[in-house]
Amino acid sequence: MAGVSVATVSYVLNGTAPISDKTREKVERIIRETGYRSNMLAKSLRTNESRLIGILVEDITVWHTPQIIDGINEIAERQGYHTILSNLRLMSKIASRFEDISNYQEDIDREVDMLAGMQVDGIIYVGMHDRMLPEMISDIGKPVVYCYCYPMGRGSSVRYDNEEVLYQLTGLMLKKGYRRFGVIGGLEGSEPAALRLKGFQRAMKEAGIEVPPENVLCGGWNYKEGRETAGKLLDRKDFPQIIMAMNDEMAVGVYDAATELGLKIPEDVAVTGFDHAAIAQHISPELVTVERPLQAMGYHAMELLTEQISGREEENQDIILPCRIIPGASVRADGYR
Amino acid sequence: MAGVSVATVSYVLNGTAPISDKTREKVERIIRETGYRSNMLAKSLRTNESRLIGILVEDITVWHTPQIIDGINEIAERQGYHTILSNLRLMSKIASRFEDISNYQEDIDREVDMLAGMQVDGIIYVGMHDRMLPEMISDIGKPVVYCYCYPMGRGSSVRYDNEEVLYQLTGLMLKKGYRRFGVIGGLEGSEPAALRLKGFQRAMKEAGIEVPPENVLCGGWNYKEGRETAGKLLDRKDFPQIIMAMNDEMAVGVYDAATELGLKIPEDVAVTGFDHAAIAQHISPELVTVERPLQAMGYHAMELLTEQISGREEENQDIILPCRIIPGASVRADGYR
DNA sequence: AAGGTTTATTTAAACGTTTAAATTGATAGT
DNA sequence: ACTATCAATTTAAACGTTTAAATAAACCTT
Repeated sequence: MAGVSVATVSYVLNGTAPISDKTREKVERIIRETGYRSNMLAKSLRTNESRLIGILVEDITVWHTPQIIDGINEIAERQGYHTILSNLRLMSKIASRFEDISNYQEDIDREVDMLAGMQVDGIIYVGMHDRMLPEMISDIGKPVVYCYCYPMGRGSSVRYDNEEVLYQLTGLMLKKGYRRFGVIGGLEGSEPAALRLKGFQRAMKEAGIEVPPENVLCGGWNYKEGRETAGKLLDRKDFPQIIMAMNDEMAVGVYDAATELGLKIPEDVAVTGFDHAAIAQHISPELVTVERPLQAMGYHAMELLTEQISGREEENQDIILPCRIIPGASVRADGYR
Repeated sequence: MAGVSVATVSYVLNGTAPISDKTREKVERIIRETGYRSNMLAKSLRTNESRLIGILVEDITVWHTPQIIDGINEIAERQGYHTILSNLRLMSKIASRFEDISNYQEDIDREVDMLAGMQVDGIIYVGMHDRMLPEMISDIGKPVVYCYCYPMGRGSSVRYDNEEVLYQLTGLMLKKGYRRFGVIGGLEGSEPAALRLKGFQRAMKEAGIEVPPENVLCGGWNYKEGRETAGKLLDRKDFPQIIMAMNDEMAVGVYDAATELGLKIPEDVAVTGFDHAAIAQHISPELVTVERPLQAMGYHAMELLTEQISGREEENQDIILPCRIIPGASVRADGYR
């Protein structure tokens, strides 16, 4: 249309060769008038680089997933990458939290095949729980970064530090003078549950305080069990001065159990949570809890990935990010006693 | 490698021509051994059909967005499409809810360009609020379906029925015997707020009940204003028998305002909400609220889109889905008085 | 005006796939 | 043995782009 060769148009488009002003203008006018758009598919056919990265999520409806995706997107945008999303939708497929994910190898293969077919430059896998995954992503010759989970074999990972933050939080509570602790842990067998408990126990051990085993119970991560468990902890004469629930949903259960027993928070019993979840946003008093670096996990995952794509970074790295403690009034400001 | 032409391999792969068993086996063996994957980019270069649809979301961190995406994904998976996600990240860019989105025309153009460049077969645009959008997506010759918002010009949309469900909910409350209503509306100028109010007013009018204007206030969609507004409504001698909050966050504010004034829910004052949000999941008594058909909006958006892609459906359709009322104990079961 | 240099443009091959058309090979019917 | 038919395979063009190499055009030098 402009009376020039396709090569000339390509050079105008990319500025990869000197072009006379006359020609450039002519070509640019035609481009505007016709609304021409370059076909990225054809482009990456030659270059074998798509500037596309695949995000493979176990389930997009799980609260942390969109936050992480958002973080990935921010860096991707900045670095000129685009993302293609594959959603395994495991929440609606999986029977139990502990069902072996290998049962979904086929689904994963299908999605990975398609991402590889799209010539993605790399893949970020976002888990629904933080746990170790068996080798499920077949080698497509491109780097893979795991986020909110970590691989048994090849691949990097980005997670947050469950143990450390609970160690800190517990330390803070000890400093406030609390001595008789109750813990409502997560689901038996869940890794973050174990790590958080470990952080707690480490702080207690260092403080030289023995925690009676009947004060450390499991709450199954949910409101109902959290409430029941809190009931058990509080319905004794020597009930804990503070209950550390390992997530906010259970902490809400603790609030309700306390209210039921006529106990005031934080005067009679203090409470802490974990997650900084919507569910506990407006309970009163404000819950002391832990904010996870979800967006930041996305940043780091994407940065790690691009560094591996460009070969600047080695393949097997694990990044563990710190969490932030959110203050609140569910613990006495002036300290205990 | 198999000693056959590329055409033969293509025919084996797609089963589009008769192939001898010997050849097929040979080719399939090589495919297995080498881990060959077909390049979808090269494929769609000829066919000009990518079986890719673009999801352009205003902000993925807004609660309804992942739900809608999940719905889209379910249908996409079933129909053999894949989705490429573009996240405008407007929440972190936009100054106020009512800022003119035209300020972000450039961002949208960039994303649409890239989606078009990826040869998507269609686009689903997911809004962050339900509202009318000016013509922002330049014509790429592919169908566009709007979800959780609707276009001024060309394009279909999928939304839910704010007015109807509030008409129904109000009717239900009238049937229970409630007469003195208080309303905590959404933000002034927000369309869903206006529609919900309209449904309420219609039901009241049909029942022949006058609602004093001082009983219909705005709460800004948030907890704080909801609580303050509830305080104003309740701190009168002839306070409403029931307060209908136009979302759950404000409803939680109503709970707290009532508690503060020593009023019991539902004995002294009943409460309803809207959204079925996490924030109100474990308040007591259980909140009567409205569940929005978020997943279903995704289903319909995707179905509408594929029908338009295949030309079976005309371009400008608007689908309005019904909501579901969630029962609860924040309203007297036996009816009022 | 011839030659040399620089600048601008075109040519042609390549990327990995599909598909209409052409070719080859085998089988069957005369 | 020849032709017709059918099945299996190959050839070659096409999709839209990039880029090394070739060519053309313009401008200097002498």
